[in-house]
Amino acid sequence: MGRQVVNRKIFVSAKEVAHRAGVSRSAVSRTFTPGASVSEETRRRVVEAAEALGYHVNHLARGLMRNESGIVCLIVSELDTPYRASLIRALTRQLQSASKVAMLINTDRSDNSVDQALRQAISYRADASIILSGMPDKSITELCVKSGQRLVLINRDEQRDGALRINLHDREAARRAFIAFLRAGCRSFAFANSDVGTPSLMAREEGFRAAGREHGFEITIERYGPTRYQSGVVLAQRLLTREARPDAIFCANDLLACGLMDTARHQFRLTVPDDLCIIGFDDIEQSSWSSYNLTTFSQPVDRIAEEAVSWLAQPILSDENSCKLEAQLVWRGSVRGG
Amino acid sequence: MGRQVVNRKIFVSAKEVAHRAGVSRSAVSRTFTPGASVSEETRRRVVEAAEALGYHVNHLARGLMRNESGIVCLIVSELDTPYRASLIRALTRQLQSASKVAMLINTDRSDNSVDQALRQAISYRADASIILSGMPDKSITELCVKSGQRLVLINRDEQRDGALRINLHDREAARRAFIAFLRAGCRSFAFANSDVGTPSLMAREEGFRAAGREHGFEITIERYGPTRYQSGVVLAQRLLTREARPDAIFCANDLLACGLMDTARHQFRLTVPDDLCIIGFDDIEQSSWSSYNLTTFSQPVDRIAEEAVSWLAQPILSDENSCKLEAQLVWRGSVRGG
DNA sequence: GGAACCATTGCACACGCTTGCAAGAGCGTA
DNA sequence: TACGCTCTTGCAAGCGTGTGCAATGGTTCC
Repeated sequence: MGRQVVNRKIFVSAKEVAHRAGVSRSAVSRTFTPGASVSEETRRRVVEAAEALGYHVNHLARGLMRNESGIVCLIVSELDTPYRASLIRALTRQLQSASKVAMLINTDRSDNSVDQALRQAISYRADASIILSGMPDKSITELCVKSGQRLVLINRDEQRDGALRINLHDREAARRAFIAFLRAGCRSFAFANSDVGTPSLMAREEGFRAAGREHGFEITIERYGPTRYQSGVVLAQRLLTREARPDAIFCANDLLACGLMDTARHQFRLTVPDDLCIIGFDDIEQSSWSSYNLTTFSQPVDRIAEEAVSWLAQPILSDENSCKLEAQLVWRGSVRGG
Repeated sequence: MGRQVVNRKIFVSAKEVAHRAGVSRSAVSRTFTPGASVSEETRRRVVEAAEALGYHVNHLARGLMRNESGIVCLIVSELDTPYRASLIRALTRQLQSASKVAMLINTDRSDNSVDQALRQAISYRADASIILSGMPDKSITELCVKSGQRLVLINRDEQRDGALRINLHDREAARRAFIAFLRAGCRSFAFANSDVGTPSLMAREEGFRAAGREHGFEITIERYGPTRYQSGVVLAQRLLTREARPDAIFCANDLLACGLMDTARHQFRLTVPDDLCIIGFDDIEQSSWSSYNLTTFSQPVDRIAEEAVSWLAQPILSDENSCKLEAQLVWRGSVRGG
């Protein structure tokens, strides 16, 4: 009947375990500290007592002492996007293998929320932060680095002292996309981009345009909205109603490509790849679905996660903090003559 | 040239802020504790010093003192699945609005890893854990509850004392799916399920079969693999090669439905909805893409997240810890005569 | 002017843990 | 027996906070 305030948590502490096992608190602590000096007999008794009481080392207190929380913050917006989600999955896996734990911070809200997220990371004394979306203010990243917190930037191309930058060879990939179109016999090229202007997206655009120029072709460029399916729909409507309709479209992103392809087929009655060749980027799961069967570049998410986590794990910072990975071309059916 | 060990973190503490502001450490603490008694003048000086030094309250230490870490664990496997990803997105949003932070634990690995995840949650003295995948052992959930940690089970139908269970009216939804098929003129019904046997999936199967029985129809049931696209492909191959080919298939899941629909169209040359009506479940983003245009039931992810977080936030546990929400039927083009 | 009250502030303890240090135990050797 | 060595163990300090308690100073009221 009583209003019971449950706020009161009552976890069992090392003291209680020590009491039950008939040893000192230090012995308990050492039992759960790899490499510490404890006799086999003591360890046995401590483990038994801990088991019986349901004891778990308090990582908050341990982090306070060791000055190492084991927490790594993942800072991301729109995390339900297929590519983002699979990257998060790979990262959490790798982090857990390295005995770290991921703290997920959603920056969907406002623009400065990446800064807020980093402050959060500092408050929890995270060992590191991995930024998948947006770009924080320079002052705050400097504070992170100065405080000894590691920083990883994935597909953010900006320079930040002391941070690890992981990027893809976007320009080279774009060049290969162009060559693929050319070999397929295409003669009118377009690039479908979002208007968010992320460096990696712009690099793809630039690389594609440059490759076109080298071969004497002018590339039609259209930009609209966020990098989502619905933007692809709009981009298709803009590109496919032009007087000189492109027969090859490189999309900044698979989501754009899906929206564009659906619209090309269902609204404009075009056949892919006969009337129109399409290449995307990311190799999200949907690209392999038979409705799309999209030729695209795969992001090596496992490699990215591996690079990030192994950099975090090493005790010594190397001088070179930039890592460029290759995006592999996945041949499917949206380009003629794969 | 020196091997510089960077392990050493050097965050600024309240003591330093106090020194710079010329006040006691308590004053600093009170400045950052809502509702504490500090004069306007002191607060101003403290805030200024904190700003200058880049001070952030140590949430580890605060959590230790307050016995409330602010951490909520999300325990999930296969988080790159569209439905899971959008649920996680909604949850992180809501948690952040409630000044909590999400710790993401990936349980892809082994079977007992949900138990491991909960131990992790206990170690970090999480205020609560939200379980989206799998089911932990009873002993460990009891330990959580006994320790005063909140527990939320989403779409896990098992009873656990002290935990909040959030579920959908799966059986009722399945019944409505059957009625929709019946009204569309279908006469041969099938249910396409995965073989993982999650209670909510089984409830859909059971509800669909029961509705069929009531109307004098026997339902064909096929189960295969995980709840993913590729399983839908296999299920289509099994169901559509039967002598009595179904003209209505209710899929346990949108991913299954997408795989099944693609296969029905591209491999069996069937037209949806003329030859075959399909209904899915979850309303993932892809279902609204024009290639699928799938009639399905929407999971109210925002409502789910809201329910979960508001239950965590309230200081007093109510007696009734079960919450059933309705899945809304989203009419699209995969059933005749919507 | 004195009493009563209030807001503010500093002191010191507590939270649960790790770890340096010194002491104790056990043992082999001279 | 005395000595030196190794392994184990307890003590106590300290990590960065929050907060009860008492002291201080200022204001109001009689």
